[in-house]
Amino acid sequence: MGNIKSLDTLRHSAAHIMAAAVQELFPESKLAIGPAIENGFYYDFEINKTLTPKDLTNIELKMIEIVKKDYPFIHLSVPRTNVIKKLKTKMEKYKLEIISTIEENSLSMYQCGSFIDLCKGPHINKTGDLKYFKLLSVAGAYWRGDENREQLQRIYGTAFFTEKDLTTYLNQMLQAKKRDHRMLGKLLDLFSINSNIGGGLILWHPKGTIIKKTIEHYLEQLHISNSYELISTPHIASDKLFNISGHLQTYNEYMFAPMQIENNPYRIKPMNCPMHLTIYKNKLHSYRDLPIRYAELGTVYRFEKSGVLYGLLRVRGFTQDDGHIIVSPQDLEDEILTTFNMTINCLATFGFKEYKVYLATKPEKNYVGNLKDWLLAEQSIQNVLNRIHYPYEIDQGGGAFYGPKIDIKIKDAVGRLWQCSTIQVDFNLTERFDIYYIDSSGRKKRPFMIHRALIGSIERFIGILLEHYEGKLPLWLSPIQVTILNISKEQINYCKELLKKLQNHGIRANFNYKNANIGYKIRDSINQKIPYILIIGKQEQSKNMVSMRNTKTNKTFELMNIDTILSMLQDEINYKH
RNA sequence: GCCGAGAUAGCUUAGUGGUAGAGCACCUCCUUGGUAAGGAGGAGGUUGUGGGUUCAAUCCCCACUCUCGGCUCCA
Repeated sequence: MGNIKSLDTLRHSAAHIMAAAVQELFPESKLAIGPAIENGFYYDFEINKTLTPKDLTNIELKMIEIVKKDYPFIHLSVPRTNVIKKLKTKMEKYKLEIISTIEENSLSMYQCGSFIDLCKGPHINKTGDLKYFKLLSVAGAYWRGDENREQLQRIYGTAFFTEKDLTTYLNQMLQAKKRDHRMLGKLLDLFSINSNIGGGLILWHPKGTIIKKTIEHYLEQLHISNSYELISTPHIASDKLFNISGHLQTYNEYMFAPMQIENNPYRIKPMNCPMHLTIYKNKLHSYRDLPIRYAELGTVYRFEKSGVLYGLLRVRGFTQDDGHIIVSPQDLEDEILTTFNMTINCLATFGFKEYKVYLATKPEKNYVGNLKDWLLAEQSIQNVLNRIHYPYEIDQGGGAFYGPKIDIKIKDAVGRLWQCSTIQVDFNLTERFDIYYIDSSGRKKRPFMIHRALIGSIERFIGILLEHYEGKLPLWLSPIQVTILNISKEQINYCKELLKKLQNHGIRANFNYKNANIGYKIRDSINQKIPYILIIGKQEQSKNMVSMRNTKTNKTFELMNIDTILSMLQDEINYKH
């Protein structure tokens, strides 16, 4: 093969070839940028006509022509003035803008056929080296990612070195659809969104509610056993509260419009923290009482832009597993460690064992709090991360304006990262609410506040769980844990007794007595992603036994005692993941 | 919010300027069966909402709502 080029190079060249094709088909089009990205490439264009899927096919055909001509990619060094002159005649305003940010007098260009593009390279040797590619979609994109600038048309595509890699990738895309939580939500009858209620507002159906309540119950128990006190706060509050917290000033665009109640403006809460601090302030606290840990499954509403709503993963109303810890400066580090361990433990329970940890530090400007506190908090977090020997990345300047934070991103079954957990120090709200405790010398002292969420939003987390498990949730989370199937109607009464027995032992079971053959009912149960199937026929009934099939492993336990099965199930439920 | 696409039965969808068809699910009947779809029949639709054009609109036009692919943003 001689000169082996990287996949990025191949894809970047594919973007050039696509641009060449687009300029041939649409001579008036203006070029913006066309990089290689994680799974392919794109190029942004300004074109008078809106591109359709048919145009995409035509562009692809034109690309094949260019590939067949096997033009070499020629590197050129062109004097700056010549380039500008040329771009001006073609009115390539985006390219001209790019050049204005480049200092050099001689610019690097690449030519293939008659198409020349400003580019640092590198490229494949000739267009014929691009063999396996596909254009995927057209989308809108802002020039320079700035929503105040021109909106361009972006064409996405992908390219690979071998046909096998390309088909594998396209297959993966198809497979990804099988774990789409929106599809699974419909298929498994978990939740829906209704236009009469509004976008981003989730209706939880009975089966979805079981999942949600099971998670909530687990979280409440987890918090209680970790010395948290559960609290409960209203869904709306007077603007006075959000004036004190500063949300009306800093978070306004995400808050729903106010409603007037007896001429006073009220808001739906976008966050729980102000209410938690109001509870803290309700009495004096001694240094002996710290740390004080409040937790609430708090439902908040945020006015997300309509275009960003996405199934359960981006909604307008959601329940946070929200917690706020008031802690003295000297206990901060230990408390962060405790919180970190609790979070990891919680995520592991749901089957997430791999994460990436980020420490986000003080922003360059527009931050609140004094430098000494920032340093102490950042140092405490860093000490914790060093103490647990977990690798982490530093997100320099990525902290919130009110304090540094640890973000934990979990890795799902197909390697995607999701941010759920966050542990944040907050210097802002303690000031704004004038939060203090009485120290050992009887004086008021400002504590630190930790804001933390283990799974973030329950709605979003369920979406992630569904995609992670492809809908096949662990037993403890499955809405229906066991389904009973009778082979013939002779067993109906026996099945009903079994159902009663399972339910009495806290197993979520149902009995599918539908008049259909056993193959049909098994298929139906598997499609419903029910973890266990009890199959009851003449044999089982006569021996007062059951046969149970595990739908994940497709293994069947033949003729078992129901009590043995019950204890098996209960063990697995208690083990959780 | 922006650019684009879309909305037809519970679900997945076909189709048409003269009020719509299929598969699955559902109901009834036959079948009483042994580990991923047994057979027959039936019912089910104001074609997302509101306007407009037209003799006539599910289809053409406009607005709205919701959804989807992205951008921007984010738990």
